[in-house]
Amino acid sequence: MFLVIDALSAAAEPTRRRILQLLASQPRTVSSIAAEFTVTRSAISQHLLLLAEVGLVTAEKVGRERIYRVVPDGLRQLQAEIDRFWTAELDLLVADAHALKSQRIERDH
Amino acid sequence: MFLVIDALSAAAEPTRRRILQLLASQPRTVSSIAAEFTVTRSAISQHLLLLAEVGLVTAEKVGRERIYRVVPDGLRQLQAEIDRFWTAELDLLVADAHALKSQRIERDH
DNA sequence: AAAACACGTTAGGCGTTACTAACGCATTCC
DNA sequence: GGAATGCGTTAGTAACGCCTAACGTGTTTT
Repeated sequence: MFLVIDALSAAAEPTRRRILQLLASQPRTVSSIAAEFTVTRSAISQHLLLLAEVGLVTAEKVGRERIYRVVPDGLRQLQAEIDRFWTAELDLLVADAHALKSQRIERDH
Repeated sequence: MFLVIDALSAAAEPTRRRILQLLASQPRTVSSIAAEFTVTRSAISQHLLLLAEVGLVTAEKVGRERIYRVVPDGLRQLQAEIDRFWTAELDLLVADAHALKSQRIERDH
């Protein structure tokens, strides 16, 4: 059904980002999550299935509901991927941007 | 040509991630970047155009070449988006994962 | 017990994406 | 100057992603 992709690509999608944030504060059912969005339950369900595929969430079947929760270990892997991407060089460039901004502010005063 | 998307979605794509990392260490031409990948110049060019669209890189025309470089301010925005996504709750869950891991290690010794 | 209802998933469609092939244009070489 | 080469972009295409509609299944209600 899904092509397995990496955690970062999976988590980057705007809707899935919000889903992860919601689930971070507390486990939820599909419908409960869908209530926070304009798209259908179905769409949310599929996002959750994808997130499960890459190990960022798991579902616990309770009656006819599925309680989805984030998997801490999956999050760790996601964080690791982000860290691997965000190299020291990128960090330096951001620092430069900050410096330039400060300079601009000082000049404008 | 491109639908404008957010910096995080743009940067998350695996090829574009690597492109950004390459450009972080030094500005480069399209061909120079393409040499590091298996896909064609054309594909790389399009990734660069997309990255430019969301303000993560810019091109400087020099002769028949385009020298692409990262835009520090764009990177700052990307970092801000990542930070906005990575809420305190997610951080806590990761910390839990670490704690569990330590426990497991101790138990296994 | 079965009808109505509610939950999550699967099937199918449409727009987008990521790619190669073909192109236009600038530069170099003869 | 013109042919050949090399650069980046545009044109076109197959595959993918995200969505709604239809479905299967479990649960409540009467």
